[in-house]
Amino acid sequence: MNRPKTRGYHHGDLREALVASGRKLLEEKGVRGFTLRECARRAEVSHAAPAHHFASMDDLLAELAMRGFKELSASMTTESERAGGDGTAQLVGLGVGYMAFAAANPVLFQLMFSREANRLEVAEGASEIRRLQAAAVDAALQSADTQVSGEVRQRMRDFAWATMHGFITLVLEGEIGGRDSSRGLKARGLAALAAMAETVVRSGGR
Amino acid sequence: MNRPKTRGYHHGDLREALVASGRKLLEEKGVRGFTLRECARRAEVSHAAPAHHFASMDDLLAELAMRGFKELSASMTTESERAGGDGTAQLVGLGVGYMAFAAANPVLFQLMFSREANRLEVAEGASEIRRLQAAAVDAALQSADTQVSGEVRQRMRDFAWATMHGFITLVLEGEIGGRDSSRGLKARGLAALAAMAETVVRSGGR
DNA sequence: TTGGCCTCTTTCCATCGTCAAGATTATCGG
DNA sequence: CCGATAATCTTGACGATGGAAAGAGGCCAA
Repeated sequence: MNRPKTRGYHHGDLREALVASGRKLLEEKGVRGFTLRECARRAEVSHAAPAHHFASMDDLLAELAMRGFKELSASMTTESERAGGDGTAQLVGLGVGYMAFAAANPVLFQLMFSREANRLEVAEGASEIRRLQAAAVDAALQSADTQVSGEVRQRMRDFAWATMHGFITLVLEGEIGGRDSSRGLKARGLAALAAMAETVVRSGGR
Repeated sequence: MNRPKTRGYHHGDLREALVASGRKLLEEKGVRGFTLRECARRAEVSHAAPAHHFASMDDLLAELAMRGFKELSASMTTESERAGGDGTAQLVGLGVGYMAFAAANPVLFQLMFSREANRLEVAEGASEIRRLQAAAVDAALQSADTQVSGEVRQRMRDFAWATMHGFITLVLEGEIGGRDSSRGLKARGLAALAAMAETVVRSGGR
């Protein structure tokens, strides 16, 4: 696929190689064990080579976080469409995609939502998530014929995001379902999402 | 209170001094900017002195996390009692205490719930939180005369913790209420907690 | 007093991120 | 085709870090 036909002085696509090795390294060693030199080592270049593609280590981490947000969006969209059904089902699907990505990339997920990666580009990635989320909440409200004020609508967006974010975060930390099988955890996650969705669509009735 | 009457060779209470300077440093520089040598510098001892009190840097961080959990428990208990009222109000109060601690110690809070600090002692601190949380959910269910199965009860515990944890986490990251005043954020946090509590106490009625 | 033990310092090492300078290769106008 | 210019990568160095080793200073009980 790629062409390493000549293993010459130039790597060919070092930037992508660093992103790839960096991502693996991140999941293996955690944020604090992450090392620029080890990234370079795995890409088989000298320890100073990355500097020509990323001004600093934080720049590489920011790039990883940014790509993470794109993947997260994709995962949410995919699961939401796969869920089909009404707006409420799609809101739950969005949460499933959210949790699936986080479970598959726990360290990256933590990095994405940590102050360590507070670059502007990363924040833009996060706002895409917010957009998806808000639209799904609005659609769920509409499909349930629930009329709410703008303020309540915003609260329901906060609430829905908080529930799915908090659940998967606590699962990744082992605070929820520490010894449960992955199957049991999925069921509990779905239950939490269902309770969240139900609260959202009922938010007008009181 | 402490006795530095002689600034001699011995510090007197270096362990506590390291914990204190470490905690400040943590909030100032973040988890990745945290440095054992800087801790020692602030405690006015040599850079190798901490080794006699903490085997490694991770040990110091674990100690900070452990103490953080104790403070978190205290904050939750205080706010819960201050809330008074029925079980539901106390559950909301617990969440207020949770959020208040996290807002006052954002970096420490993040450390406590990160895989970086996955020591046994720290996990025990977290289980105390779980205990408080579970009891409050059960009390809220009881005070609302809501009868639920053990499974649903467990789900409501997960759900309640996830909501309050996710909300404050997203607030600390600026994902929720990025430009709002602290006052507006408090209102939104209370609204999220209220929605959570309402869902919990209604969990039997369907 | 004296010997042992705890505390802290000094010194050293491997590793890290980053910078500067040089070597190598690609690109492109002539 | 060729040579200059830019892009890419290497080498070497610097200061800072976490940790280990060894020694100096102070405390306390016998």
